[in-house]
Amino acid sequence: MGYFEDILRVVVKIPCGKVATYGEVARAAGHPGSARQVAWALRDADAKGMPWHRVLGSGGYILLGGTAALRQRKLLESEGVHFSGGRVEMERFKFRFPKRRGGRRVPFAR
DNA sequence: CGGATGGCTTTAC
DNA sequence: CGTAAAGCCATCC
Repeated sequence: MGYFEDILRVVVKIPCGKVATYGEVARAAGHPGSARQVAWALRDADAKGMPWHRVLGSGGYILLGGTAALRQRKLLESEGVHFSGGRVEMERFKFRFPKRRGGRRVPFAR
């Protein structure tokens, strides 16, 4: 236990009708840069019945493939998240974690 | 301990 | 807007 818990804890904190990206979740969980590992934990979440579907890729795109993507989309739509052409309107549904202030965001390095 | 993997992210062309 | 390359990082073997 440890890593998954951190990630999942953040994921379950996302309110209904809201979504977040792997990177955001990773950062909120206290593991910036480990967006990939978030996905990994998400896999576990799927088995635990956790709201993994509230996590999307950057830009609001579903990175999943096959039926998983469809499943996620359906779940999100059920929560009120609107999709436009395979993409979520992040600007409207993206969840701001309480930790961040004033929309501070620094992409990578520069 | 080292190498490979992965439901990512971002910059660059 | 699509593809390519590099970077990050925890787990698996």
